[in-house]
Amino acid sequence: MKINTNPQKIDEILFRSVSEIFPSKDKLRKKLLSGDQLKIYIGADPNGKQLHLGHSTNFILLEKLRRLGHKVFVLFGDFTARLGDPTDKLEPRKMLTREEIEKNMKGWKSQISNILKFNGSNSAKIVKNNKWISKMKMEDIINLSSNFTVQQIIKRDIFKQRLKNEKDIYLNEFLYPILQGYDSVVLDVDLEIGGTDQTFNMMIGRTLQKRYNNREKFVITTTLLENPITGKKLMNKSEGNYIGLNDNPKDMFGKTMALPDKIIIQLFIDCTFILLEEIKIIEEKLKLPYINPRDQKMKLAFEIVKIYHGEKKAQEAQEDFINAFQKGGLPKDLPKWLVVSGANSSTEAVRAGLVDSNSKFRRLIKEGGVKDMESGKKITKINFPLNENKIYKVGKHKFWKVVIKK
RNA sequence: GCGUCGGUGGCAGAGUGGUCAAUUGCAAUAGACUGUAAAUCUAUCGCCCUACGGGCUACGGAGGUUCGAAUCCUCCCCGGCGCACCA
Repeated sequence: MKINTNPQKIDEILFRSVSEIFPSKDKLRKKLLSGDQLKIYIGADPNGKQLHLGHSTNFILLEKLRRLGHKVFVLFGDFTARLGDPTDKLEPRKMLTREEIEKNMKGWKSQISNILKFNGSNSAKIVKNNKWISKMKMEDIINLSSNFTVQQIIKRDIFKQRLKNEKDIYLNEFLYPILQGYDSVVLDVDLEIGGTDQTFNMMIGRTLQKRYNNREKFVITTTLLENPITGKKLMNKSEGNYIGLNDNPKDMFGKTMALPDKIIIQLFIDCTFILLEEIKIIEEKLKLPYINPRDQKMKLAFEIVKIYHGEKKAQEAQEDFINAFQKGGLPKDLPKWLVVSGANSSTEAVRAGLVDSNSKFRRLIKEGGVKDMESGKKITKINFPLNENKIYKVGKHKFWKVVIKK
């Protein structure tokens, strides 16, 4: 495999979406220019069902490195996931079962495979740390942990915070970063990529790699997606702006459109393959008074959906969006919800998963949140019977196509 | 182990015998204005019903006192802090 050492491409890797590089940017640049094939990986603990847009940044970076000819891995921490990663958890985590983890890994791979190539020449490979960690003996673990002091481990932000708040830290959580760091040794890697929240763990691996294999492991930390107004993490399930990598095209497009304008540029940089020069042009455009930021956001939404569903679906999602929300029309291909004539609307709405409870549906109607798309009028009657084939808009985002069973 | 303080809705955090489905802040949802943006304003934010009313379930768990308990008592579980123990 010939390694591409195009300085421009290398610079894009060194600067785009990057927060910090250890030991230094210059050293990594030299390494990338040298023409050596590097072993690079991202570690991910499959402790949830869904990956979100914030995760994509790292995989995009990894894919770019793969395209340059480097050997890339995705490491699933199927062992460490069971321990519970303390990162970003102010409370101790629950442990997961084997089955849950297996399921998560399957889902994650298919989500990642839209960004990262797992087939063809120089394809990305998946590795799982249960393979070696489960074989470790007590002796190995004790030896491994003797590389670090308690003081070093509790330096970590999340532990510091917990100590300050007088929350528990379990001993197994201390082992977590060490075991994860050991992954670097087993894989004998040259570079690891992860979010800034993973800095500590990745640095542990860097230390171990130097000690055991006498090899310099570089670490790239990438920027996290943050809401520029609140400073909070952007992809937060409870905040309703969570964009899952396996969302359907319409949802993905719509949710992207619902994001605040101020992050358009950051998302272009971190979550798409659009070239930086082009992003710069968009950034300039956004400053002009007669440019509607909405249109630039549409381009963003299009590019994001394209990565996960292809150009055609992205196009459809865009047309659908324009039609349904800008022109007040209807989206195409709405799934039909079959009911018997006269069925109770709120019961059916709950069954269809549009709302959580009858009370919520009732409230929505009271607030004028349910609309008959045929007449364009708001529904005012609570418990209106479903007698005709009709399409309703329920809340801000959802459409409900009711078809009467004959 | 001893002492002491505490466990309330997604979170923070009031309430300490009836006026409690529980003040407030954050988050969330809907409406108005918009561009499914931001800001702002308004409303909502346990479940169920034949719905300006009624019922049920909830303030760590189980019992009890009382006409009445998130609030008082008993036991249990969990946590903080202090002290003691630590081959």
